[in-house]
Amino acid sequence: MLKITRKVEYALIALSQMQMKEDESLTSVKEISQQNDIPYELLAKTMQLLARAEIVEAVKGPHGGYRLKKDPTEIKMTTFFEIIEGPMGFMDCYFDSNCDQIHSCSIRTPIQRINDSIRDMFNNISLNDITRSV
Amino acid sequence: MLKITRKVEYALIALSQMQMKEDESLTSVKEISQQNDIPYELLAKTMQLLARAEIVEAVKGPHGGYRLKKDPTEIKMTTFFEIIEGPMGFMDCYFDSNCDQIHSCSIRTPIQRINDSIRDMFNNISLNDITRSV
DNA sequence: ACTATACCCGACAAATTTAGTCTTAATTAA
DNA sequence: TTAATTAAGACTAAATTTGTCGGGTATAGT
Repeated sequence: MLKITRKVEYALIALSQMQMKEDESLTSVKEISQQNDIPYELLAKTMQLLARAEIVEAVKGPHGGYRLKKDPTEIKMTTFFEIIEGPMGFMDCYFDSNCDQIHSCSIRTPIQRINDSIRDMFNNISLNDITRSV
Repeated sequence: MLKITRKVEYALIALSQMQMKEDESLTSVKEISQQNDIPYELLAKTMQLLARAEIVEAVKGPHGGYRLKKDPTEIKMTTFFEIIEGPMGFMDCYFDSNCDQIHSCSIRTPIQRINDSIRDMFNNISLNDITRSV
């Protein structure tokens, strides 16, 4: 109920590794997957999500790979999670609610508060807080 | 990755409903499941978890049911979640770690910090904060 | 131009987790 | 004794997550 998924984990490891290298230098999926024993295909797809969201930039062809595009200190974890996994709500009715008991629901309001607290928390953690080397 | 499960949801609804009634009065699974359109069997099993953990007390036989046993203001949400779903960790290596990369893992420490923040947060929310009527 | 390397993308399959069902007790009020 | 209630475990179904596959596009090096 409150666990990081592999895709998020792999993405964090990848970005962490990329941040350790010089700016502008490229890192390939192969490299990261081998060094960390992560399934190549899954990591590849995850990196593609990050590329689409312009967190990283892809360079194709031999010696290609990914490099950081946005400053990790400027990326909120909420954003990051949602890039990889889609909308993040503690209960379904936070985003989409075709629950027909929504009005009579006795726990909706307090759950919303928790939801907000969690989002607040992750809004105040940057990607860099997790992936920086030191 | 961060969603309440049905069992937790059902348990909260049940407890919320029980708190609205007079102290000592009994509420049956049937009653709660019908009024909230919750699958009877699933709710029943969930109530059994709460009974084993002595959050509620069961009274068998006709006109039986459950009543609160512990003061909801004294129950931390962390405890509550773990009664229903077992150990709650943001990453598997928080509790049990047979990950053989645990030493070289670059994101372990910051993930642990997030883990702790989440637990702190839920340690500071009581069951009553969610289930109280007003 | 050819080839090898790397990213891109969607469909599929397998594994895991969550949700829900069924059956058979045990207890007890009436 | 019967009906209503909780207790418990095995089972199935659905949903989600994880991992795989096959075919594409771009490009550096030759």
